[in-house]
Amino acid sequence: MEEPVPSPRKRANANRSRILDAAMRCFAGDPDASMGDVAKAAGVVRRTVYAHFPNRDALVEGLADEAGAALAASVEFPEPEDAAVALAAGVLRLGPVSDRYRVLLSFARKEVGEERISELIAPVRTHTYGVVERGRAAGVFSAYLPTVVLVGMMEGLTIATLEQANRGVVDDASGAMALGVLVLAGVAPDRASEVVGSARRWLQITA
Amino acid sequence: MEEPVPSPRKRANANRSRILDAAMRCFAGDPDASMGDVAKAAGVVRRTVYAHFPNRDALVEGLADEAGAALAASVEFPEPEDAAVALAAGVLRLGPVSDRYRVLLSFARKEVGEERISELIAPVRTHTYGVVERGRAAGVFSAYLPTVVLVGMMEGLTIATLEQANRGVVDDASGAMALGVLVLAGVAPDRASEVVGSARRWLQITA
DNA sequence: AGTTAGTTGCACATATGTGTGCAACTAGAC
DNA sequence: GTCTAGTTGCACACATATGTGCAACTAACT
Repeated sequence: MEEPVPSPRKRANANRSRILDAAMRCFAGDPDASMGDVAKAAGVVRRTVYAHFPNRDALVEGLADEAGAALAASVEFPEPEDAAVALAAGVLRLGPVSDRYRVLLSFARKEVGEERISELIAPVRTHTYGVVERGRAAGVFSAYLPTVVLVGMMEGLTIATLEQANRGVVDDASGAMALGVLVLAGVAPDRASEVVGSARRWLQITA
Repeated sequence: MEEPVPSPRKRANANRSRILDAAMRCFAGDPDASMGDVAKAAGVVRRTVYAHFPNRDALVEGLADEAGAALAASVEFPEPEDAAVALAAGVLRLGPVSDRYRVLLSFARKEVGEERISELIAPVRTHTYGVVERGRAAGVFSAYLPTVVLVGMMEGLTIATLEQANRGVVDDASGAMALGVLVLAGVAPDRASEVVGSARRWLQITA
């Protein structure tokens, strides 16, 4: 309910954002970068970081919140009827945001708990799970593996591809991811490219 | 060329192994566990660890060496003719050893360099790459994605499944991995289970 | 001009990990 | 028995990160 307060605060809020941003970048390079590193990367003094976040955990928690919100938002979009197209569209939409917060997975065990991470990506996971189940019922996907396992594989495949992309091995990461996920779900490789095309069109229309 | 030296050394060598083993377990739980933690886990005093490994890096390097050797060994086995069966057999063989050293990936960026890790899994990677290419030439795999990307996805899929297995979500991790990898390569899901069966038989015969 | 929120720069206590040095101990080898 | 390699238990110096306290500074708002 904080009304738009004047402007000594403006810089303050801006700094908060810059710190979160810098923290993201730092932790991407080294999961346990120091508060000093983050401060430097944010163009701020260490003491200032503590003015915004009482301690390291709070900072990480801030990051996790951002990530959670973005991930949750990424699955709230009109769903194509065809489950295959829906799955592809989901992957295509998730690509960028997922890359931004891929880092969080790297300090899963420590900083944030394993279960907190699960909590964060839960929306995406359940959404994917639903689409896969739906596609199976409709006969467009195969049921050669339990859905949970399959979804887990999709996650792994996804982050692996994102890492490759960050290393410049692949250009169209989202497209590749979508193809891989579809084929893994049991869609025939030739059919998969068509589906990705449809998904692309769908996203362009709805966006 | 060290001849079988008496036995004050016996305990020494045994300890070295126990330390490496403990280090593996510790680092699995927390990528930057302290030397003290490792020592405790090995049932040894911290000072003794330093008697075997001059510093932390040396210890990690020892781990990396073990891992490298095991990984390299895992791809040296008679190759089935059918590329699909070969791919499945490779995954099945790799499963256990890969799980043992999956941890190394978790401190890729820091302790060991990114490129050192690449170096370690290079044998497996090139082997997989070769099998995939061979399968494509024979028409049993599809070429809907560049081979490098595909192999990268397979790696991601694999470790994701291993993590699920370690959390008890899936029982037959190796089998699931093999299925996933085959389907991802473009083998039809129904055909995939047969292939895995063949691979299992092959491994039983040759082993 | 004066108030005020935010920033800066420094100093400090605290904690934790690393690597080393040294003397005492143990149990086989000779 | 004595020698010897390996282990133990402590002590130390050193480095690095955390979180706090405080006084000085800045710039906008009243």
